[in-house]
This record gives sequence, structure tokens and C-alpha cells, in this order.
Amino acid sequence: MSSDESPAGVRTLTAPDAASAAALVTDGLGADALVALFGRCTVDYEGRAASELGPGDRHVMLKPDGAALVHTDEGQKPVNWQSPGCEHDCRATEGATVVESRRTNPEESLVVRFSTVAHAAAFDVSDPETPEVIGTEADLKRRVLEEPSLVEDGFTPLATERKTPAGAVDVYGEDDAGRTVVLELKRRRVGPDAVGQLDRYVGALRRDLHADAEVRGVLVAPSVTGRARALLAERGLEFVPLTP
Amino acid sequence: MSSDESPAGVRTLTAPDAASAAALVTDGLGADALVALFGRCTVDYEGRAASELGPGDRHVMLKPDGAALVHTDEGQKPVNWQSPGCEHDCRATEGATVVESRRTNPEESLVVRFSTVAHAAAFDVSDPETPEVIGTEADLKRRVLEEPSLVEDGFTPLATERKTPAGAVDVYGEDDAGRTVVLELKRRRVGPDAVGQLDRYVGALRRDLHADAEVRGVLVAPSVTGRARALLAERGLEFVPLTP
DNA sequence: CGCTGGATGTCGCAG
DNA sequence: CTGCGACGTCCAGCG
Repeated sequence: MSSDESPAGVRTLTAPDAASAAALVTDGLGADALVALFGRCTVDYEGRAASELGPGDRHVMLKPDGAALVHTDEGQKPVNWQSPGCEHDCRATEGATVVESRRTNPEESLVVRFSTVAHAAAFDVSDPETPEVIGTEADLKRRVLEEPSLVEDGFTPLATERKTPAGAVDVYGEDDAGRTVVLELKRRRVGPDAVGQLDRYVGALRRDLHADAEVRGVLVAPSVTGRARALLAERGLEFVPLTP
Repeated sequence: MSSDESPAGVRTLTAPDAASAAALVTDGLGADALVALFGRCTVDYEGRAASELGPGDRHVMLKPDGAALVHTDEGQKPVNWQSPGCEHDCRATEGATVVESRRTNPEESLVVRFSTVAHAAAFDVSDPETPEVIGTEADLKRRVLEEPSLVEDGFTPLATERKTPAGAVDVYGEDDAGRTVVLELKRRRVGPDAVGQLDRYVGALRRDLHADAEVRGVLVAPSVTGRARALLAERGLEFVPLTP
């Protein structure tokens, strides 16, 4: 086993015994560090669902906010995980290094048992930044409100997030003939689900407004799938192609 | 800077210079290792959307399948990422360690620039296991097929994944009066979206079958939200409480 | 490849 | 806290 402490706020152990690994994890979490373990382990989860994972080499990350992530060499998603808000606990038990992360509401537990820890590290993290993302549905909405003719000539937005019994409508307005128009905005190509959503809003408004009020539903998205297009036609809804 | 090579298939560097860090990353990826970097960096993403992230301490994981994950001290989701299938590239440029992950279809790139690498590691991963998950929708389906009376006395399943113009129905069968019954199964409490889905299937079957065929739609889930319950009533659909 | 729907989805926001 | 919908959702399965 070897250990290292750098000025950069990193503490590591390579091939530690179980007690040393557990101590590093416990100390690290106590100091709000981000803790990483790599080695041979089994994983057991029980909560909303349940799962078991036999022995294998995995990378386990424990965050000071209570999140836990178990990663293998494949996939973007962790093979097992626990949400933020958990309590982490790590101890050496009969030569094994055992990490437990528990939460309530829902009651969930994740247990990782390391037969061998190949590497353990505690990182002091300072990250003042939050990322700025461009190209979201909010951007699309901004674009439509700034230039309503992108949807159609004579379209006038009157409200955003207008409440209906079926939920809030993205954009609510009227066309040049005074008909009510409901927009459902999607930042990317859409399937049948988005059409169903729009249809629920249109239906709710038709019932809510005067019986003589005409309500048009318009899906605004880069494109639609075939099934979605058929569903639009069937429900008498419209589609306007527009990209964020 | 210090380095370490253990018999357990782990290579690490603490506080390496840019060239050493880049070499470890490149060698590790070349050997199908899982690579982790920790240090002060900026992150730029461009693809389906776009984002920028100023300087901060983050943990970057590069997987041999092409996935890249950038984690801060908070959250279950990476603050930035790249999907499996990317090409990773790491080089030392003007004292900085720069990681680039690129893919096509869609064209996306993630660039992480480390001003300082506090720690770098390459892990040899061997993981033969895939996790067994209990409590999924598939389990609920199994339960219903084994004991159809859980849905209602006299219910007879005839097919699963039966195709309709609106998509495949979870379970298709008939009740004791010979009426067609469509089940939509959900492993957890459901909202309006699931009702919309069921409604589409029922509508498609009503159009597809003989005009005289009666079609019942039944949502099978642990529970429903208020809005979903209202929508069920409005569409003349039913609900049976059942937990996986 | 594209389409579809599930997921221990996660996350953020409003009531 | 629950409900609801967005998300660079991810992911498997199928045509």
C-alpha cells in the first residue's frame, strides 16, 4: 500500500487494506470531499426496485451531497446509484470495505462490498460555476415570442404558461381571424407523446371557453415522426417546423 | 509529482505536469482502461445544445466505450457528458491538459481544459456481470399473465405487445362478457401521460376492430394522480391498482 | 440507422 | 411534500 497527500487537496491510497480505505472514505466525506473508490466489489440495491450485482471491478463515487454512483467500463449511466440526500457510511468488516448509502422517502439502500480496493481517493472540490445551456425549449419560446410570424402570419401571443385544467400551455394566443391558438413547443423531433399533450390542452380549452370559441392546436418542433403526424391529422392538430 | 503502479491494474499520478497527465490518459485509453482525472478545468460542449462552464474543480471519467462524464461535487447527473461511441483525445497544450471527446450523428464535441491536474488514474476494468433488476414493468406483466384475476375476475389475456396502428399494447385480452380489454401497465404511480397512451391504443383498436366490438381500456399501476384519474373518467377508461 | 416506450429515470418548478 | 413536464434525457428492442 502507498499513500499520497498533495497540496492540491487530494488524498489517495493505492491497494490499501480495508481499514485504511474505510478511514480515508470516512474522513473525506466528513470534510465534504468527493470520494472515489476503485476495486473488486459486489453491489446490492433495494428501494423503488431491487437489484444484485456479482463481483466485478467498478468505480464508485460518493458525493458530499449524498449521491452515490457505481460505474463499470461501459455506458453513460451508472450500473447502480443512489440519489442526492443519502447518508453515506463506510466501514471495514472482516477484511472487506463496505460502503452503504441510505435514504428515506422513498426508503432506499445501496450497499457496495469491496473484497479488494485497488485505489481510493478523496478530492476537495471547489466549483462556483453553474453551466449555461443554449438551445433549450425556453430558447425556442423566446424566439417565437420575439417573432410570432415564425409560427404563422398574424399570430399574436397573449400569454405563456396559461393554466388549463389539463396543465399549463406553453404559448397561448390568437390568429388573425381571432381564433384561439395553443402552441406546444419542443426543442427536438417529437413522437406521439407530444401530440397527446397538445391534444389534452386543446380539449381542456375547448371545454373551458365559450362553446362557440374555436381552438387550434399547433405543435412547434424541428420535425415529427410518422406516427405523430398521423395522430396530429386524426386530432385535427397542426404542425409548424421550427428549430431552437 | 508522484506516480504509482500497483499489481491491481491501477496507474496513478498525483499533481502531474500536463505532458505526464496526457501520456497516462492516452496510454490508459489505448489499453481499454477506465481513466479518471481530477483538477481545475473549464468545459465546453457543443452539439444537440451548447454550454460553457468556467473554471472549477471537477472529476472527469473517460470510458473505453467512448463515454465521458464530468462530475462536480453535487448532483447525480454529470454537469457535462458525452455518450458512448465518442473518440477521446488527450494532449498537453501550452501547459494545459486538454481532453476532447467527439462523435458524429449527431455531431457533438466536449472539450475539457485542465489548468491543473491534481490527480490522474487509469483503471483496468474487468466486469463480467450485468445487474438483475427486480420490480420492473416486465415483472408486473408476468404477474398479470400468471394471475389474470388480479386485474378482474374472468379476464383472459390473449396476447402481449399486440400491434395497433398507435403502437404495441402491453396486454390484450377479453373479459368474461367477451369484450376486448386493453391493459396499459406501469410499475409506479402514473400521471396524465400514461392515460393518453392507453387512450391512443383503445382508440386505434376501436377503429380497427368490427364496428360492434366493445373495447375497454384498463390502466394497471400502483396508483394514479388526480389529473390522471379525471382524464381516465373523461375518456371512459378504468384503473386497477396493482404493484409490481 | 430511426421509431417507440420504459426507467430505481433525474431535475427543476409550481401549488 | 406531490404533481407535472423538460431533458444534450439514456437505453433496449424492433423494423
